[in-house]
Amino acid sequence: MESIGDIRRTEIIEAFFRTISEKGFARATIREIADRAGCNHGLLHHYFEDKQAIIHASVEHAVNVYKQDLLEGLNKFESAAEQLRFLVPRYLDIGRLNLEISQAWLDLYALSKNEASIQKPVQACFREAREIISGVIARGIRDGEFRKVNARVMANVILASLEGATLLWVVDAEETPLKAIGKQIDDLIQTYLQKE
Amino acid sequence: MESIGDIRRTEIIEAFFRTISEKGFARATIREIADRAGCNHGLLHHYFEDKQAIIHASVEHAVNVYKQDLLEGLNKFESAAEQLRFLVPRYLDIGRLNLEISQAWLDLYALSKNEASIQKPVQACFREAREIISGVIARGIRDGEFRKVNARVMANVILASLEGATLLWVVDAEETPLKAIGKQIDDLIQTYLQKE
Amino acid sequence: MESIGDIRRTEIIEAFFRTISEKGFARATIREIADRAGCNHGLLHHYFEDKQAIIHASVEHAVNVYKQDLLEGLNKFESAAEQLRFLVPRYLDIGRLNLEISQAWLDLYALSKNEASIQKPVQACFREAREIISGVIARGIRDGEFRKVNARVMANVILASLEGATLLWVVDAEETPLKAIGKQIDDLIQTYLQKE
Amino acid sequence: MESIGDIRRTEIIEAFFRTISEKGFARATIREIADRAGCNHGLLHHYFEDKQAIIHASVEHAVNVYKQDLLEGLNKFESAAEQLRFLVPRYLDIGRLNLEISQAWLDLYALSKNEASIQKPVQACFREAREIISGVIARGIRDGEFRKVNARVMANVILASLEGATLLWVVDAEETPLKAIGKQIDDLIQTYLQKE
DNA sequence: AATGAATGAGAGTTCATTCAT
DNA sequence: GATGAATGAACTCTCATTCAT
Repeated sequence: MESIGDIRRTEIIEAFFRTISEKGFARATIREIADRAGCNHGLLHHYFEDKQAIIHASVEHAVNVYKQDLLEGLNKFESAAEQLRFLVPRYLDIGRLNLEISQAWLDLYALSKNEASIQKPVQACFREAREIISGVIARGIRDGEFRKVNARVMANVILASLEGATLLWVVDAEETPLKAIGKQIDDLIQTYLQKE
Repeated sequence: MESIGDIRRTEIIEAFFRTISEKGFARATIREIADRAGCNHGLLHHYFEDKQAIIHASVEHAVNVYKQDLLEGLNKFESAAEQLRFLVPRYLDIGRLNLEISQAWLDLYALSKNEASIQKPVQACFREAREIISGVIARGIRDGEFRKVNARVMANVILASLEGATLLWVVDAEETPLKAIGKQIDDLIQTYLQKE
Repeated sequence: MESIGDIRRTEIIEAFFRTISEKGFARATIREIADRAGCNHGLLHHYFEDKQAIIHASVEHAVNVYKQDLLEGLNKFESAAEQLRFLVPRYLDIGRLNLEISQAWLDLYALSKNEASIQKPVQACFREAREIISGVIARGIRDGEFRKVNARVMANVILASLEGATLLWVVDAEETPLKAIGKQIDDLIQTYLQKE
Repeated sequence: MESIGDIRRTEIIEAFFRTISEKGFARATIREIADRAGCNHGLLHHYFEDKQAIIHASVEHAVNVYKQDLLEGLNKFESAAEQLRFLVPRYLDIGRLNLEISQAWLDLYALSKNEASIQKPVQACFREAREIISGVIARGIRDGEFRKVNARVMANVILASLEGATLLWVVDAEETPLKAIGKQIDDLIQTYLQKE
């Protein structure tokens, strides 16, 4: 059972993402966000201490929404190879189908360098993603599915290619055939890891 | 021959990059930039129409400085494989050694979604990078060095992995072993392209 | 018999004094007062028309509590000299022992210049004090205890020295030896009035 | 030679006093002050870091303007008795003739309890006044003009009566015959100190 | 060319007040 | 009676921009 407070908080967070996605972080003012959330700007300060708190809550929310999906999906597969094969297109799909969030994340990445309060959850998010991926790879190596590689470094490479592809696509969707890129990344990795 | 105006303009552009790298785009005020450029803030409006113009000129400047280096390097190598082998670490090195610019670029990527005046040069920059890389791959295929792949898609994958690695590194340098990642990307690509 | 409404009103008034004493008038918000009164902020508007009304009621309340004590004390003494001798330390003691109220009064004095609704009760309070003191002096003169002075002016001087001493003490308690000052004021006045 | 900056700063400080005297501290907004200073509100932030800085500078300014006059006057007299006789009406006159500042001071006294940045200069102001007065008294005692009293305590009493008289007068000018009160205070003190 | 005084739009934030529950 | 969600006015402060000097 959700209280009206929880509902409002979620509305505000969603409005925040919609705003930075549509207008950019710099123009995501308290009043803009309130308009999109369909409420008075004063109400945002009723539910959140200040703007920082909205940002912070939003990042945490996004981390959960964005990445939780991956873990659930992974559990459906047995072998490490299959898990990786699932992971790559799914990772890109989440962004592609959730345009708002993908564009917003880019703003958050940029902000994280200079705002400690954002940096922490963003780094935590990447750390988690690295751990998921390197966990899959390590298991693949242990089970003899994959060739021996540095799982941590390889996870970074995979994460980089996925985040990089999303970045290219956010900056220039027309020139970035995201699906084909996803397939190519998948093929590249599978081929490499399974090479004897 | 550079006029004093050109010198001032260059100083301002460099000061702009230093500022967004050190303080973030949001805190890159006209006054901050002027301080770093060692001149009065009013003078910035003398040399540039408005703040947008400074940003625009800076992006164009950075595209030239940042990417031109790659082309020069590539010309030193004959084979496509060698060119690619040069490109990967060099691309990452430019960012790593020029921390300021790497961090600044991330801000510009984020801004580009919502600022048409930034979007154009940023997209042009990626287009150029893609063309350079896909050109190398296409030549490798034509010369029989590489297996047959879609050069355009493959170029996107390489560019994505390089930009993605830089992104990860900007967000969390400690957890991102950039050199090892570069080597792994290189190995991955070479292995894949040269596989029969 | 006090209704629950009267009890609440008194609680609110006391909470108001505690608040302006602890945080200053500027920070005495409706919510702060409500917190201290142990009730919801909305309830304050149920019992009082608006914030002005709380202030107004509080001033009137304080006038009664603060000054009534003096009259009761005075009645215990016969001669004017004894009454004055009682009055001086007692006046200072009330403030000293009731730090909260003394600090709050200072805020109210300051406000009274610009808020007619506060000015009236504050002026009434001073008028009453002047009348009590000048009454004592006038009786002392009539009874031959005191030398002939302008009772009204003398009352003002006594009131001024007492209020002034409290003011100094509120502003800087460490540098203001209130007890010694009280004794000196007493000695000064007694010596003067009884001089032949 | 005063720069335009110094002139503006002085104008702003004077406008600040006029504002809190006319409207009270609570309504002394940056815009109100700017209006009275005949300039744009943004300019106040050009000359002062923030509102606190305006308050701070104003208090320091007032201390100098208000009290310096006393020291100059004192030097014209030889004997301690004459100095005291000069001091009392002069102290009250400064306030009376400079209505704005007197009313403003009351606000500052009230604020000082809760604002450390105001408390310090206000306490310093009182400390200085106490030292001036106790210095005069101590000299009078040493020179055999005055009876032996605790100069520090006596100075507090005199200061209290003067500040208290001003307080009464600010709160209710009609009921406070400031001149007569001043004479009475003078007579009281002279009589007491010179009594053998 | 260079300065810095001056402007005004707009940001985040606070808070008294209202009102449905 | 009691709560807390909701509103809107007004506050301090920031900043790009203009302009007289």
